[in-house]
Amino acid sequence: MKQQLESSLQLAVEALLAEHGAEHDPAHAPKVLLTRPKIREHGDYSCNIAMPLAGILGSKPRDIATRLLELVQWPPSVNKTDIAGPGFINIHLNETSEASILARIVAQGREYGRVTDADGPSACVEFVSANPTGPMHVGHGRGAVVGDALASVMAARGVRVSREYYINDAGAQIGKLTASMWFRMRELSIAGFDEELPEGCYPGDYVVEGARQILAEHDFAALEAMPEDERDALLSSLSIDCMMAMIRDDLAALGIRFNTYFSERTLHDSGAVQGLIKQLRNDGKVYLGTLPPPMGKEVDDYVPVEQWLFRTTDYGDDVDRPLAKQDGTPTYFAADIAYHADKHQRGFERMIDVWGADHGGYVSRVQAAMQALTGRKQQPEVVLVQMVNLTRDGKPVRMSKRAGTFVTLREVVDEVGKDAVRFNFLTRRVESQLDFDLETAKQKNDENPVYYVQYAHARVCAILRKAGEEGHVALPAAEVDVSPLTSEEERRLVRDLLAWPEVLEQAASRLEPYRVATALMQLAQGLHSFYHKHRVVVDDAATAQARMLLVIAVKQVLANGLELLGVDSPDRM
RNA sequence: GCCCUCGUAGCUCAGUUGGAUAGAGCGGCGGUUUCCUAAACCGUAGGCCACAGGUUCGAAUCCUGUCGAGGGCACCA
Repeated sequence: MKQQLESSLQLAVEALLAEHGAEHDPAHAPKVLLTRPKIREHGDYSCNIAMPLAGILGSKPRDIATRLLELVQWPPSVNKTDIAGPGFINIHLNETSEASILARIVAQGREYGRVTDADGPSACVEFVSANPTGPMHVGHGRGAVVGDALASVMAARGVRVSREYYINDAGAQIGKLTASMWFRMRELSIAGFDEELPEGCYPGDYVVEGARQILAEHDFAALEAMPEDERDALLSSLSIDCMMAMIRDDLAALGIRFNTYFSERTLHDSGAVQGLIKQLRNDGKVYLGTLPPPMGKEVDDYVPVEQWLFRTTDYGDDVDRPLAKQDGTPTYFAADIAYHADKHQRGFERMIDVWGADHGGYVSRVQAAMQALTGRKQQPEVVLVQMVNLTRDGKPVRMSKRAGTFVTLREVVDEVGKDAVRFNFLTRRVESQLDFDLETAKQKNDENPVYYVQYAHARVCAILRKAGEEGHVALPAAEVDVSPLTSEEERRLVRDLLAWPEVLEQAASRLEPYRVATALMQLAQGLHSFYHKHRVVVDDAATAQARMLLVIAVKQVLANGLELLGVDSPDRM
């Protein structure tokens, strides 16, 4: 609908430019963009195209708008147009043509608002990617939910999406995890064991639990008898598996599954990282150099040393970045380049990375590296998710691993429920820090927007149950006369339903899944408001049929949106 | 010192990628249930869009600077 109107106007704009002679190339006509006015009287769609044209053509916006309306060929759905304010063109649609959307929503069902495109672009959406060294915390959870919903929204708009988890199973922290596990295994197996947990090891109870699980399947004496490096290799692999099983379990509790779990370790083992460094060296994109000490940060152990540096400054980064540490082993950055290069080779046209805001400084160097390797700019597209401040009754919950007050994501999900956690994480833009209050999220009242939306869905179900009891049988949608739907509340619902595909489009193209949540709250509000003013189950059959169709369509869109967000749509509450 | 994000009602946040009179929820105050679910609805009060300049027909939105909050800045991931 919107696109149809836009192209009609676009043709008129080109015709107008043609009238003004050769110096205005219609091919360079400004693009017509329609918006939905905030104010009812301004119509269903509004267009500001006359204003930029005024600048180009040197005449008054209102005159240009007038001429445009003479030139334009509207589709039949347009009822009337007018010129308002400084030169806005306001478009009013036929009410019946608007309401005809209801039958289409019912016909399309789950597909309404979606785009199916077998040839759509392919995208790898990478999210969570928490280190496999312990349980996920609440901050991970926000990234997880945002990434999952974003993937769903993109998939709904024709992107062929693959969800991917990058396991950081290489590097020093895995050594610490392994050492922690071995310590607990010895503690559990050796009588009179009284050693202190070594510095730097992970103290959490989950390590003890993991050690117990490994011991259940592996003989301690046999492990003890192994050569140390052989045992370390085995234990690190077992430990990672153990942690990942726990993380997968926690993700499943949130309703999240991945298509691919990608192990960083395999990049090292296969020689991909070393091969990449060699290749970049041959291409002259890597050189041996020394970095200055970092500014504004106390670094006692700074040693000027020659390192292999990637020329990321050639692609907009602040400084060149090291690919190898002093001991010669590759940096995390080196592996991450190899990882993204691998995604590129796997044929993904887009790479979406959902990262915590604390990785913000990392974006430009990865993009620089990818540009150097593939020539493509702005890849990966990085969504930075801000921190979550966990509170209980307004008081901050201290997050200290050592003090034992660490609150895991799983505990939060178990306490407040999957739907409340997901929806709360999805109601705000990712750029803003989020206060998540455990007590508020648990409450089943109006402070909790999940229930507001779910209640709207359940309420429609209740209406339809009642209608059935009263003997109202819904006619096929296409046969329902929608002309009784004339009240302000009904028209508002129709307008919101009409806007739904645009909401999804924007959420997908801007990588902003929160727009879906916002639109759902608005739709729910419209439904509640309608409910209190008009009865669906009435004696007049025509009115009852029209209103039933309306609420069925609302229910459908609510369910569609909630599904994208990974939240249930209950039939009763 | 440099980079990134944010600053909108008492609180939590929207604001359609520069548009028309800046909107919701919570909280405050006042109403609504013989009636399809009151987990709801209606009304009302509440604003120097952090501050100061600039860009233009037009700025909460874009640019510069200041202040404030959070994050980041080689050899961690």
